[in-house]
Amino acid sequence: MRVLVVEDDRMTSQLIETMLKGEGMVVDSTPLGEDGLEIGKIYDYDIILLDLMLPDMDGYEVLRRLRSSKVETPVLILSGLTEPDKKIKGLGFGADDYLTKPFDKGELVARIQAIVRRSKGHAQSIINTGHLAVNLDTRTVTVAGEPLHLTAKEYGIIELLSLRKGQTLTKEQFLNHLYGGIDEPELKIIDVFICKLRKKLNSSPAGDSYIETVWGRGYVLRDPDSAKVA
Amino acid sequence: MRVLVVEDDRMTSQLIETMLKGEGMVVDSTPLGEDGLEIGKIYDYDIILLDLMLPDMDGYEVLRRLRSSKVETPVLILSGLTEPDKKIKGLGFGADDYLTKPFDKGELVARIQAIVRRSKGHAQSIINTGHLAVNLDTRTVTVAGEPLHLTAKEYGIIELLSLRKGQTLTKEQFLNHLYGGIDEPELKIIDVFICKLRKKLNSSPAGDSYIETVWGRGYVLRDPDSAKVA
DNA sequence: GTTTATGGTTAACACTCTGTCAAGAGTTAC
DNA sequence: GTAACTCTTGACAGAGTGTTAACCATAAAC
Repeated sequence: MRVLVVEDDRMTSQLIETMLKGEGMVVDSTPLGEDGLEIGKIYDYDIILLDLMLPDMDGYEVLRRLRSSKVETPVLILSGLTEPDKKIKGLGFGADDYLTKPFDKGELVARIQAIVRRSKGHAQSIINTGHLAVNLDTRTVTVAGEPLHLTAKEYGIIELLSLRKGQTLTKEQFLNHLYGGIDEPELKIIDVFICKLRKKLNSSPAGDSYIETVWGRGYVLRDPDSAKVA
Repeated sequence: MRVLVVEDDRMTSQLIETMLKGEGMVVDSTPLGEDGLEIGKIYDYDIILLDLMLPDMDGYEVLRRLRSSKVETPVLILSGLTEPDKKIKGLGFGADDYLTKPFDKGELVARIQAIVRRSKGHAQSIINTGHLAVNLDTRTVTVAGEPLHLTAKEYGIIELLSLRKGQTLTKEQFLNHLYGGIDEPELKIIDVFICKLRKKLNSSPAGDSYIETVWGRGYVLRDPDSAKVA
């Protein structure tokens, strides 16, 4: 998931960036409408978060120009304004949703995922990593098309890894996401599940686990073709 | 990364310490504003986490006195108070950010890193030095796009050098930032890590370590093109 | 040029973390 | 109730990391 944030208030954009990166999204940020417009045109973002009040350009203007440049990347408007007529105006200009500051992390993330999913159709709920495909809707996993039988916990691990692909997850993070905080088992259990997962992922002829060990920190699901963006 | 925590509630400070040490940071802690003020003046911390309610002194008072003593160490205010006017007051006194309890580990770490990064003059989370790129968020290092496998301590060294690019760092400074005051190893260890780092940085075809030796003083990471801004 | 101090490099060791297996407890399906 | 499956723990082997010591190279001082 790749996100462009066009927001001039550094604290806000920093906060958004932190929120979204914590969810495994890739976030680029710029305070200028002009830059946002340019970058948004060049790169294939999943979504653009757009502030209305920018120093150099009206947010609506950025949106209008994006759309007139045939950029169909979904746009989520961020604004401190609460008037409903502004809302309508924003959506009329081709925005996909509207969120007023200050916003809750959970809501922001949920809206983004919903927008992106809608914009790409149902297929987007499948996360591909090399030959590995994780279907978030059906909670099934395939390797090179071959379905894999995973237990609930095993799926939980690979789903989390897929959602945060490229991000190193500590064993504590796995525990937090797989267990409610109460009755948490030992950290060791994560090693065991990773071991089992790797074995199952590798059992397929085209299989390759892609799960890398980051010594002393945790595990990461790394995409074989990892293009870097600054 | 070296952090001073001024917090009187033992459970909170204990929790913060655990969180940050888990991220490889060196953490000192004191429950008293008076002590925090003194220690903060003497040692070169990357950041000070300051609670507002201290038994002997108001957190704002600590901050005010630090600033009047020309201590420019960034300060992150911790508070259970959620009122926005308090927020403004804290930032007005020269605090760099504000976090209300209870806080999430990821958020705390992210904020700390963002503040420290900005305080050292780096707007981006990736610090480029020639072909070398240090990503402070993911704690990864690349040379000409190629990822480099560094151990925790090796990364600590290159991170410190990157954050203080162009500035000569003594071996004592490395020890202070990479280890707590207790159980510090010999100074020689820094030479060893620099050696290992250089070897890894140079292993890449486009590699060049950029780590210069300042004889009798320490080491410095020098940018080949010092006028350019990323 | 010799001496002395400092830096560079390597090897060895202790230590920590990870990979794997197997056994047992707990669950679910029939 | 039984059998199959799943979850969890502990044990141990193996790999990766941190530190020291030793030795060599280099720069400064005389």
